[in-house]
Amino acid sequence: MDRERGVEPLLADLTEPQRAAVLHVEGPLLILAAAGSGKTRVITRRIVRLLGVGVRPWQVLALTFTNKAAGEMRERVERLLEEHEVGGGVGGGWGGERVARALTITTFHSLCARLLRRHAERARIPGLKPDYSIYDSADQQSLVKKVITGLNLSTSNWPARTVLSVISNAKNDLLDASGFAARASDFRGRQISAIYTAYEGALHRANAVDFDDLLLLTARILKERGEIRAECQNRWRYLLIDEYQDTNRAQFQIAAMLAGGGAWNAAPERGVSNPNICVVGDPDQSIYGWRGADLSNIMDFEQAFPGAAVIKLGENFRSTAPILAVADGLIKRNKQRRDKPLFTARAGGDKVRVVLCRDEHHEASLIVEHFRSRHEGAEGEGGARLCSEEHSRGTEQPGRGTPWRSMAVFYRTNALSRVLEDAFRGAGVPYTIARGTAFFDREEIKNALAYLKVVANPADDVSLERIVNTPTRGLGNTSLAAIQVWASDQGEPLLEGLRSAGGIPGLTRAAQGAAGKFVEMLDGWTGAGSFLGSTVPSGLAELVQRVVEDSGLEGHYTRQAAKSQSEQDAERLDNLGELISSAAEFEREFAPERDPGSDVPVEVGEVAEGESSAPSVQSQSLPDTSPGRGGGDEDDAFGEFAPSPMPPLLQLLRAYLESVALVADADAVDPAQGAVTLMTLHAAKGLEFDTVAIVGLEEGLLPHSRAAESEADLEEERRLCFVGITRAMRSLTMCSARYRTNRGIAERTISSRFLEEFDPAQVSTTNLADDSDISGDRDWDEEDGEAADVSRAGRRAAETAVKSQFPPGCLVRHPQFGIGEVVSVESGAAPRATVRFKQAGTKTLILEYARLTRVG
DNA sequence: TACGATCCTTTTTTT
DNA sequence: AAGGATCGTA
Repeated sequence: MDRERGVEPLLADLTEPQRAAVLHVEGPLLILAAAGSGKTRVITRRIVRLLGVGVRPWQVLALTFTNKAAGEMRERVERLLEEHEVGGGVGGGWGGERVARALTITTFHSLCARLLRRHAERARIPGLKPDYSIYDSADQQSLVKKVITGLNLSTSNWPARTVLSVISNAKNDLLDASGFAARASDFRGRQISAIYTAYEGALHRANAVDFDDLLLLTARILKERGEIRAECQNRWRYLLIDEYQDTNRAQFQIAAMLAGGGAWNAAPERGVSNPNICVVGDPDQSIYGWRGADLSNIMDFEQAFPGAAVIKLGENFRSTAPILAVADGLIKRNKQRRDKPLFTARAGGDKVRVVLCRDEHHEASLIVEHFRSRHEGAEGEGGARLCSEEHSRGTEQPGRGTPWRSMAVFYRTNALSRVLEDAFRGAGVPYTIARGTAFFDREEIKNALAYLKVVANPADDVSLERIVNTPTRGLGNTSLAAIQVWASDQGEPLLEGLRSAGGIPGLTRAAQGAAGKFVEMLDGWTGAGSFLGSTVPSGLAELVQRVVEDSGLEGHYTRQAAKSQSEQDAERLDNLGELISSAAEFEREFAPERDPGSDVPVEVGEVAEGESSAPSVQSQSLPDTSPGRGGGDEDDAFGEFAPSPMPPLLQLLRAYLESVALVADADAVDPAQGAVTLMTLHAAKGLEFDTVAIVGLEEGLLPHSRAAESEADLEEERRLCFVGITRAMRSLTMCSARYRTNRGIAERTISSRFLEEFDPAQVSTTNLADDSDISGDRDWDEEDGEAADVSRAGRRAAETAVKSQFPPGCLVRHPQFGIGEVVSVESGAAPRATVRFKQAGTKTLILEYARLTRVG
């Protein structure tokens, strides 16, 4: 077993089930990995082991949900390769970095984006050319609004958000517009179906796709185009999917078809009998049901892939016993669950702290102080160093005190970050907010990017509309409307209308001139679409700089800053500068060979069936040699393998825009920085911190009020809480505030039912919410004490009772406002009524505290 | 046509 | 509290 010589270090420190997972090579495998069970360690080692037995790096496809997870996986594989020189010949000569780069480790969405670019033309999907734009949710929203008004519907009856979420769910379920139409039976369904159809039409005309299309269209191509499917199956022989519990139907289809097996098709003509698909997940950490994640993917994996091996990783290596016990006690309350106790061999550790505080400011300052004392080493020292690869990397300060970067605060909604931020800033404690998208969401950045999107895709009407008069250049709504009418009559994109502005009736001289100048500016950047000529920027950063300057954005914000003297406007200029830097950095690091859609290297047809092929591997080219080579597929019916030749600048620009479109919030978590991380519970998945605080354990917040309707939603909230808890290694604090300011109104809260579900023996509760400290209108909250003490069941019963007590239209008396008529009643954690008072006007009151009496 | 003031509604998580 | 929409004025 010569080639297995290198496997020893890979198995060191592993438990039996972990070893079994690392050693699995052929056939479907399901790894049920409980929180903190060393999942990442197992899958990275398994990848290295595969390479050790002769699998070529480009035959490995690993799919994650965030770029950060993908980057980390690649980095850890690389480190393992370098440390162990596993498999001798395979790692040797190439260096870990080169091998790691040849692996395809990416997100579902990035993979799909690349496959679509590559195959769009071949697959002849209507409205999809390789220079397509990816619309973010703001783009989607403005497009769907336009569509709704275009159908003579009102956006108040058909809110864009709601409609889009229905469409999104449909797409995640692989229902395109016609599929949806076939199912729509009631009025609402038919209307939405009409909007869906029109929205799709608008996307096609703009040569654009939304996030869900990336998956839907890829699934469609793989299903309908056998030759494309075969090509992918030939290239990627070993498929690995992380966080499998969060995959939706579309992702399942894609995975099954890439693997070449599974129940994706009754008669898979190219089906592989024993597909090498390895999925890793934990049903208890499924927190994306609301965006289509389908738990049955993981629950029924063995049915979908008969003969699948199942390995359970149950032992927790991350958290202390009390933290684990609290997590276990909580998750046990879920009924839709296969019981699977969490356990650790380790004993000891501090109790979990539950703190009841007065309000969000109190809460924030308590956390800051707690973190500070841990940072200074005053508490929590002396515990055994926990075994975790991420944190044993040697960067930990020796001796005492938890570094800032090992601490984090989690919250249910982004809105809660503000107060925390102020508190950390005020106390001089370094912090970062994990919002990867924040930068690209700024107005000035979105404007600059919209110019770039129009450069990349001249049919992108949504982006063009955004910037055609930003900054103002004399093309107001009236002129634009005329051009738009012309364009849609001609079936041309808006930009064509601008080009032909001279011939459009009803346009003023000034508007025609402005349109002409705009088109001229754009053509200057693109060489009129040729990307050739002296006016065309030579690189991406230069293009971005030209856009920022020539478009007038820079001048516009400079003037604004000078005029208003405000900090904010000066910041906008800085941000535009930062955008140019980000483009420069992207340009420097851009590696077309990393494109998962790029060429398959030579010798596509053969795998190392257990036979060591190390010597020949070295002579093969990695996919980074030349992007256009045809490899062994001469007889490919479609001839040229690479997409039609594209100007390098355009290629770079597209890749840049794509990377910008696909950033996730979690991507912004950078533990290298010495700062406390603030993030949502959703973004926290997959991470771990020594010290964790979770804020807002209140009814309506966690569990969130929007999840109050169904038991399934409630269980997902519980899993979300579970995910937060299990991130903590040694110290966990959970806070519940008695009052919280919601949208400008301070409201009495009810502490979360989850607090009552923790194992009391493992928790130490501190009540700092001294009611007597709270002055305020006693008329309004006199009953607080009683209300807070009502048992959960009683509380919920009271809620429904109080709601039916005040049907709309009834007359009520309020101690302060007098007689009024109930307009509407809202349910939720804090039921409230809108009441039109005879004297005091219309008010919205929280029923629980308003002391309304019914008088008729 | 552009900008500002005012009124109104909003109410989660994210690739 | 904050963003969006609408309306009125320069």
